[in-house]
Amino acid sequence: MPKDQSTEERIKDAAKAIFVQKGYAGARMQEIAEEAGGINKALLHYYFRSKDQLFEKIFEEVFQEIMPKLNAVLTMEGHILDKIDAFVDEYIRNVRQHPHIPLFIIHELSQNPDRFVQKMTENPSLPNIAGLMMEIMEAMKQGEIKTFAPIHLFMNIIAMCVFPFIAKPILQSVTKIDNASWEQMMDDRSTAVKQFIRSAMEIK
Amino acid sequence: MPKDQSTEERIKDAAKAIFVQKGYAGARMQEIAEEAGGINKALLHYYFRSKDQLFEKIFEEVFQEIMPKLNAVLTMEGHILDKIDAFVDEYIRNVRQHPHIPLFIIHELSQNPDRFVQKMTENPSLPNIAGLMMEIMEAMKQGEIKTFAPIHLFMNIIAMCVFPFIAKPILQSVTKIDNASWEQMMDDRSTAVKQFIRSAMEIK
DNA sequence: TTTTGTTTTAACCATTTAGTTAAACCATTT
DNA sequence: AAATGGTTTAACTAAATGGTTAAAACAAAA
Repeated sequence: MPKDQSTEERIKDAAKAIFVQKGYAGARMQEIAEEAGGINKALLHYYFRSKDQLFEKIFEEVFQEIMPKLNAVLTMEGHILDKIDAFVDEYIRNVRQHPHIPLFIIHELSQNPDRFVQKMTENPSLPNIAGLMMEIMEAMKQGEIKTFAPIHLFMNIIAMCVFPFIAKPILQSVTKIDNASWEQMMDDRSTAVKQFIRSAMEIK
Repeated sequence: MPKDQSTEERIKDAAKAIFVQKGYAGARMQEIAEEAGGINKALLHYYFRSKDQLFEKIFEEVFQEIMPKLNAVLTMEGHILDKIDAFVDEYIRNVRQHPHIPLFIIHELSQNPDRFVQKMTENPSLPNIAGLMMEIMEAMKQGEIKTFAPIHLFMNIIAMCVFPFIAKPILQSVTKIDNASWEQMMDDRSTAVKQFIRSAMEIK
C-alpha cells in the first residue's frame, strides 16, 4: 500500500509525457527519470518493475481517460443530429486539451492491434457502436436525415474531429498557418464540423 | 557509381518495409538486414553509412512518391466539385495500395516537424494550397457551392480520405468488422466520401 | 594470369539501455 | 535509542545495438 503518493505519481506523469511524445520504442527510462525530476532510474523499476509494465499502465490510463467521455455522449438522449453535435463538441474539446493523445494511441495500437481488444475486454465500457448505427438508420428511415451508409457517416465524423490534431505538423506546414492562427482556427473547428455534417445530412 | 543495382535496391525495399512498419526508433538495422535476405548488417553501412542516412533516404523516397500524385490532381482543370471528386478518388486509390504510409509520415513528422519544411524546400513540387483556397472561394462567390470556410473544407476532405487507413485497427475493433468486410467497405469509401462532400457543398 | 577496384563477410568495438543489487536513508513504532 | 520496514541511491551487469575494420570474394581490366 503506497503511503507516499507523490513519487509514484510523479513517475507516472513523467512517463506519460515521454511515452506520449516519443512512443514506446523512442522513450528511454533514463529520460523518464529525468523528466520526473531528480529521480533515480532504479526507482522506475522499483515501482513498475519493467519498461513494459510501466508503459502498459500509462497506456491503460490514457486510454481509459478518453474512452468513457465519448460513449457518455453517445448514449445521450435526443435527436440524432443534436447527439452528433454534442459528440463533436465533446470530442474536439477533449482532444484540444491533450493534443498528443490520439496519435499516441493510434500509433501504439497499430504496433500491437491486439492490445485494443485486450484493453476493451478488461474494461467493459466499450462504446455501443451497433446501437448508434441502429439509431442512425432509424432516423434515416423516419426521414429525419438523408440516407447514407451509417458506417461511413461514423467514420467521417470521427475523422473530421481527430485528424487535424493528428496531422497538425503537416497541415500547418502545407497551409502555412502559424501557431496563433492555428489555435484560432481550432476555435472555429467545432462549429465548422457540425455545420458541415448538418449540411450533408439535413434534409432540405 | 553503383554498377550493381540489386543489392542497394534490396536494402532500400527492406528498410522501407521495416521503417514504415516500426518507425525510426523501433526499427533495427539487424532486422532490416534480415528482411533484405541473407545480407550482412555491415552492408547497410557500406551503402548508407548510418541508420540516420538510410532513414532519411527512405523517408524522402516515400514522401516524394505520394506528394506529386496529389498536386497533379490539385492542378487539374474543371469544376471544383469534379476536382474534389478526382482528388478523393486518387488519394484513396493510392493510400489503399500503401496503407502504412500515412501513419508513418504523420508519426515521423510529428517527431521532427522541421523535416517537412526541409523536404518541401528541397523539392519544389509543393502543393499549391493557396491557389486551391482561392478557387474554392471563387466558386462560393459564384454560387456554385455553399459558403464554408475553405480551410475547414480542405481539412475535412483530407481527413475523410486518410483517417480510416490511419486508424484502421481501432475502427475495425470498435465496429467489429472483419478483414473481408473492411476491404469491401473500402471499395465503397471513395463513393461515400464524394457523395458526402457533394451533399454538404452542393447548392439545393 | 596478374592486377585493380568494388562488393561482401566475419569478427570486433563502443555505447546505450533495461534491469539488478547491496547499501544507505528515513520515518515510524517500540 | 534501537529496531523495523518502506524508500531511494550509486554502482554495477548483461544484452542489444549502431557502427568499424581487415580480410576475403568477386569481377573486370591489363
